[in-house]
Amino acid sequence: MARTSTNRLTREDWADAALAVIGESGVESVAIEPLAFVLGVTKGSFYWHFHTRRELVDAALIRWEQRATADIITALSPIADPEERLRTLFSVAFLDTPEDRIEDAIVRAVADPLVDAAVDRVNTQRLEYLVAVFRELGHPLAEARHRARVGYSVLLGHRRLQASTTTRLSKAAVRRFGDELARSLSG
Amino acid sequence: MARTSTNRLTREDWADAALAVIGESGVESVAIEPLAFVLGVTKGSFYWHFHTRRELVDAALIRWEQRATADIITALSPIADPEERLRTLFSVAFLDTPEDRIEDAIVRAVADPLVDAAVDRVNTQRLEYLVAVFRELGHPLAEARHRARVGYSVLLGHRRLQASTTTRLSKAAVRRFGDELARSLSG
DNA sequence: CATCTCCCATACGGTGGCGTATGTGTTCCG
DNA sequence: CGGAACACATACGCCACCGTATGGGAGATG
Repeated sequence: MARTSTNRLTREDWADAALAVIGESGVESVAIEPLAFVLGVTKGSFYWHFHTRRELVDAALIRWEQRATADIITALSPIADPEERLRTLFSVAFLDTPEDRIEDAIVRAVADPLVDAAVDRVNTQRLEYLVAVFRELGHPLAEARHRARVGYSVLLGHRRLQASTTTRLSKAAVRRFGDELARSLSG
Repeated sequence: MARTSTNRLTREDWADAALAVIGESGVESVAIEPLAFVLGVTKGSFYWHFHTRRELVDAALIRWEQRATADIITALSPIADPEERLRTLFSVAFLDTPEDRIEDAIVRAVADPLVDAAVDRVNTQRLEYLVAVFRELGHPLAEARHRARVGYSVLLGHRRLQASTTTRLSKAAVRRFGDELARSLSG
């Protein structure tokens, strides 16, 4: 979260700080001067490492994209049984983690073409992974695609509803909801 | 879309113009001076009808909130059979309409507390309506709540996936998707 | 016709952020 | 130990937009 080693900053320090701001206040709040103040430097530092503000946002997006796909998938790979893998995937994905705050903020910025492209790649990867799981469960391709789409759509919609206190479910209810969904989609 | 009658503007003219901008460029793009230029007037007009920019956004939100709930529900009330009502509801809701562009833009702005509250009210109303339909279909309350939540979550997630060209389904596929979902949720 | 109210124009000051230009200290390397 | 290369500071001009203050024209009203 702080600087890497010495009191000098790197390109990655700026990108991580930007990602933190995104999680707290959204992509549009990534402003160079306030960010420099937080990092204890001035704009002079920023424009040494980057050419423009866009470049910083892009760097942050690339960092997020990595965490949002490969990291999660590799974490699930040790689980052999596909049905159990699906259940643990859902039970993890449906709970609120600090990472979700960043993802929600990025999704809110899809009006930006580069953000949209990044979100698109993440969605595609996740859908493909889900399709593979349902194929492992013995479903034909068309059916697997359908179930993957339903499952992932529910996940996306669920997150939107969890974001507001009125429509939010309790932690236990979320767990039941995820398990129930995984079961009904497996059979 | 243009002014009401004469060449003088009303508060509602401004609100409608703001809503149009929201659908095209998002809530954050609602700026007074550009909007005045489009309407063929200057800021002087705006600050006669409103005190601040917030007041304009709020007025636009209220107008949207009305269209997003009551209007749709009253349009469905003539259909007697609950299962058929559910099917037509989904088949309509899953297709892309110009109204969706406005809704998507508003949802992207939930970081704003007042926007969040409005979206919240709309979501709650729609969920309650769905719960009532599933109760009509003979399901107990808990089960009706669960199915309503699944159905509405799928709808929200589906819209997100339809927003990007990569994950977008064809019009025919969307229709099949909606029908299939309505059937599997009814039984 | 005079006046009053309504609606808008014009002009201004202020804020927050971007990007540039250039000076300055610090570190590394021969 | 002297000079590059590096990482940052300082100071500047610029733009888009907000909100205010004040003046003016066109319609209703007596």
